[in-house]
Amino acid sequence: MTSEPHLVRVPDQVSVDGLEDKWVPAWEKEGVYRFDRTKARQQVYSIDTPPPTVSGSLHVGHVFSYTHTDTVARYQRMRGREVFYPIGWDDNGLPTERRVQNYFGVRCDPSLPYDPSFVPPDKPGKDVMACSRQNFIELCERLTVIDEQAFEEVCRRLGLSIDWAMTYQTIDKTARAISQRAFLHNLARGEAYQAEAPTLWDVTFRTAVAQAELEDRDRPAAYHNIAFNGPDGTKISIATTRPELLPACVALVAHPDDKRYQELFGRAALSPLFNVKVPVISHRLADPDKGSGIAMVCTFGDLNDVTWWRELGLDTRTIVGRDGRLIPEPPPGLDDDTGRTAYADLAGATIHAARERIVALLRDSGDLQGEPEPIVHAVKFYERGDRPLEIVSSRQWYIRNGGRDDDLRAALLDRGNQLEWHPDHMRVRYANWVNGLTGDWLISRQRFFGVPIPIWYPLDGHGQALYDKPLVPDDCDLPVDPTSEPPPGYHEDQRDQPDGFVADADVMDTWATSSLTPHVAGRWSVDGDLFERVFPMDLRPQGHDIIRTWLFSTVVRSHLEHDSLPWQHVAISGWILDPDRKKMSKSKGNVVTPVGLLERHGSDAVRYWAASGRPGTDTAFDEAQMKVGRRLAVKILNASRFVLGLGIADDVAAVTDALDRAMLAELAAVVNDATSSFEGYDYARALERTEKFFWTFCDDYLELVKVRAYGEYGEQRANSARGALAVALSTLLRLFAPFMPFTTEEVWSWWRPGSVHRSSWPVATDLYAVCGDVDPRVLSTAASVIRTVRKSKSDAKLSMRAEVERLTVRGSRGFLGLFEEARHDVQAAGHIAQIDVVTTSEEALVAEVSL
RNA sequence: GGGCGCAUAGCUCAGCGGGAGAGCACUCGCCUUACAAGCGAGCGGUCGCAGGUUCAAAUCCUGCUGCGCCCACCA
Repeated sequence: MTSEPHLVRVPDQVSVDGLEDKWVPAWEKEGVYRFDRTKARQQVYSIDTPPPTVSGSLHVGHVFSYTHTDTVARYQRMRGREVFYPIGWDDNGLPTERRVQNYFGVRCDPSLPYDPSFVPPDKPGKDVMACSRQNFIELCERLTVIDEQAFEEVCRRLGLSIDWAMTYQTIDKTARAISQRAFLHNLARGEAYQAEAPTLWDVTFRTAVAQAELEDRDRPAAYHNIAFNGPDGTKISIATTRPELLPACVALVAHPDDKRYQELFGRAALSPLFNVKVPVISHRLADPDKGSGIAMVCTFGDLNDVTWWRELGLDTRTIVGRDGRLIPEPPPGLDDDTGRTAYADLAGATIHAARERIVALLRDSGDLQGEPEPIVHAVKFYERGDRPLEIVSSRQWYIRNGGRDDDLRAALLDRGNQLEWHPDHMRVRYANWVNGLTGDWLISRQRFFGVPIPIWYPLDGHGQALYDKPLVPDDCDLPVDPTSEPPPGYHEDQRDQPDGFVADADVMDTWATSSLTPHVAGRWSVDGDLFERVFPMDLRPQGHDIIRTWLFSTVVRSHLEHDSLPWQHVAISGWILDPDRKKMSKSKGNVVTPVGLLERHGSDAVRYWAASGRPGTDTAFDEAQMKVGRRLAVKILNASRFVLGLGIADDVAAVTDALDRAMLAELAAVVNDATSSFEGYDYARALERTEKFFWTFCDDYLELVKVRAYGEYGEQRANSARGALAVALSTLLRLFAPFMPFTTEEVWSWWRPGSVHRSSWPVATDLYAVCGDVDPRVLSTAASVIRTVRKSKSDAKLSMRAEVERLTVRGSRGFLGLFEEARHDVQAAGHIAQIDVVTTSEEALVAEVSL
């Protein structure tokens, strides 16, 4: 292994400051991270990078997890894989919708036609201007381009080895076309369908939401005991936290084995205030221990009500409107005059107001038994909402995801098992979620901004929509906006006319597009040649909080479209925790901006902190750790300057000293360890091993060989050290390169051509070829002796340069043999006048120092 | 209620069948021709608790406690 001679240029002074400004543009100019699309699939390593939400700024969590991915990308690139590492911006969905509204003072009205000359208000003011969906999307693209540039700056400065020629936006034209095309494929295969059904509904956003977007929050509530009138004149006490739903009551249920209610099953009760006759029915889901053991079923108070309503075939008595208020007219079945009068008092009220009024009415009529008993219970919320979800019946689009189909569920569970999870235990979260699905994936949203559902419906002669005969666009017309374009075979003037057509006004859930990131990034159906070279991908990096959404939905789409996994590996990142061990909040994260950190500590230092967080493990935000990283970077620069300043011996055949060969043997073990760690996606372990070796290398080996490398014992022995140092430095720089791309590139540029990031990952066999068969304990033995010498000087409060009169080393023949190999180096490094060696029978080595 | 993870020095963490470790912090030294934003040395721990397996347990098993997260519970 003889290298070409190189001109070595080592600066007099070194610094980690300014390396980002030097290398970011240089990498761009040289195209170091450009993807070479002539490579075949087996040569490619492709990454399904999470597209960050473009809303405000990146936070520390991004820096953390994107660094993890980048170390893997850099490792794979050095291993010779052509790395496909694009990034996209997630600017599709509610966060952007709200930002565009506030920033420009506009709102989206899909019923408006596109106005190419639309200009938003000068200043967002009280007069909110309405605009078409296409105009809204254009404003979004205008606003997000600013943020996206800022994001790109941060990512570049952080040293992410992304190919910046391949960015995409989840709202851009290609992404919309791909999203609609995939949906139409689902529709054609029967995987997408529409259904009229009770749906979880957010009254603030006025949209349906999916199971995956729910979260439970504890809310104060109260049990109200309400007296229903039994068939024989007795009172039936019902406990409820939602007394305002009394007019929506359609039945009472109790458990079939509950002795208290046997006589009532099959008979009817009369609700108080409204005098509606409701059946008393038995059902296994009724819990005898809850409340009075008998529940009122309302349409709809919770998901249990939906189950009872469906399984028992109950009436529908909707009273909550989509705005969260009680609807103006009493529901069917509420025919009694007193009841209608009572209802009139509630019509139009919010849930909260209706509750107060109905409690007052019940109190007046004597049908409230006792006082409400306060409790705290979990209530379902939309994760972005701040009012409890209601359940309304509506027509929605669904994609099959196994929630209502055991075969599909089993197939998707199997997909989860085929995936290689890092760390492995994360796979159970996937299985838990899939096993707990209660319905198909609801993808339609009653919002304006997003990818439109590419569907129209014909209208009959009476203007009624024929929902079971949806009209689809021609594939070549995608993306379409059905609210501003007519379906094939129709003219725009037939819109909303009898015998004409009507658009499906809904948009798709943001996850319906995000579930296609491998397709969007790989330009599926647009650039089939590229897609074949990158799909299925190798890696999906992401957080554990979105396993049930992004990860699962991507698996679903890939399973349905390609009958395959979307990627082979998934690497789960942990969260950043505050010093007080809580998940770092956005507000706090924004105080500590990534740019500030990168400027203060240097990118490599911040990356060092990030890469110290093990895969899937929540990690404390710790600037002290960044200081350690900075120190390491400075040390790499200084040690490299020293080694290169000694003069490089590129003739590795000169490496003859046992101490030098022992050091390389230990380094070979580190290379093996780092490599297998990276193969298992444990970048943190690879870093830790490399770093540990490096400090020993500096503190012990460099100190031991310094004098010899200067040439004090002749050129031949100096060249042994210089050759070993050159090999070690080259190896160490490459081991560090995935973690500290700036520092290692800087040093590499002093003495090697090209970029370290396109050099090859070190292999142990190259090192073994140089060091041959040697006992690696030569180095550790010498190091332990020199440590004893240092301790003596330190205890005597002397300089490390102080002379040692005599060093006596006692030990077994074997240990002394190891020591003898490095005797002269120890003597020089310790400034030792005389070394005596005494053979003993003990299997140990003891050094005595006489100062 | 079900599941997953974590618990090792003051702090952040590594180790996961045979010696209890690193960095930070702290203490004491050292201008040593790569580095004083450095270097050397030191102090510091019943490895959460209780059992068990083993010649040997921080490490494997069982139970418990505490913390975090996921899911369920919503009358």
